Amino acid sequence: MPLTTDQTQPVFRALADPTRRAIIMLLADRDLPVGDIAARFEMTRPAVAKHLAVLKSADLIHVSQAGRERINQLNPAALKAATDWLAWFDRFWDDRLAALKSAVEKDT
Amino acid sequence: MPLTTDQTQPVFRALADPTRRAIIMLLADRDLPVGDIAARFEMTRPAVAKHLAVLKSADLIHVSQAGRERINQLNPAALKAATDWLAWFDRFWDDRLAALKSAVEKDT
DNA sequence: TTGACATGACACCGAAAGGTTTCCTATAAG
DNA sequence: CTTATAGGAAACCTTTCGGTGTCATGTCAA
Repeated sequence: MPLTTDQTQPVFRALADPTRRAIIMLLADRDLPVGDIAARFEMTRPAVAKHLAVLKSADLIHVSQAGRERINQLNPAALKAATDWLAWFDRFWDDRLAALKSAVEKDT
Repeated sequence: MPLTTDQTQPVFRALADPTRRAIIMLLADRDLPVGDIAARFEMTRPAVAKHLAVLKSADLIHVSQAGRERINQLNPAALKAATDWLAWFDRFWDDRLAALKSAVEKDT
């Protein structure tokens, strides 16, 4: 059974939206304020701000105030909750492959 | 940049719901018909059937008819789309850790 | 053939999600 | 000081989501 920490739900929920995954990719490259992020998407700043709020509530980004700007920084460590959950199935996937392989070998 | 295949969106969307993740765990143990799955959750069969439809549209399960039953089988390979996307950030996460480590060492 | 059982398929609902517009506040810059 | 800029916050709208109840259909068992 995959480990399901408290973090699992908010992280998977955050990852479900393509815009949010795109924002994560952007922030992997460099820290950015809300305005700069919004400029790269075909949607308004408040819409992007909402996505950032979701990411923040999953602890996927950290925000720091710098003058009148608020810099958003990716926290890749928070992705671990999702990675760990999925990792359990990697093993299962391997098992299936092994089973298939042995079945095939037995058949030959 | 993480690889984003056609499969990425449906898979992450499917994983966003806790009930669907629970169903995935169940099916990892053994193949089951809709009714048996529904019996393990506090919701009606049609609700579970909808979740299965979402999982199926992400190719996370395969369905086979057996008499009047429809057996749902997990297809763990479909999780690869999500795993691959996340894998890119594992690298990034390591980089950050290394940077932090060297910063700390420099400081001492 | 007659029920009982397993599902699919709808229609319908309330809540949450994703967006937009509008307005307000705080900091930077002339 | 005054104005432009960055961003928070609230009100509102439409669509999707997660669920329910109901009904029709195909299959298994007496």
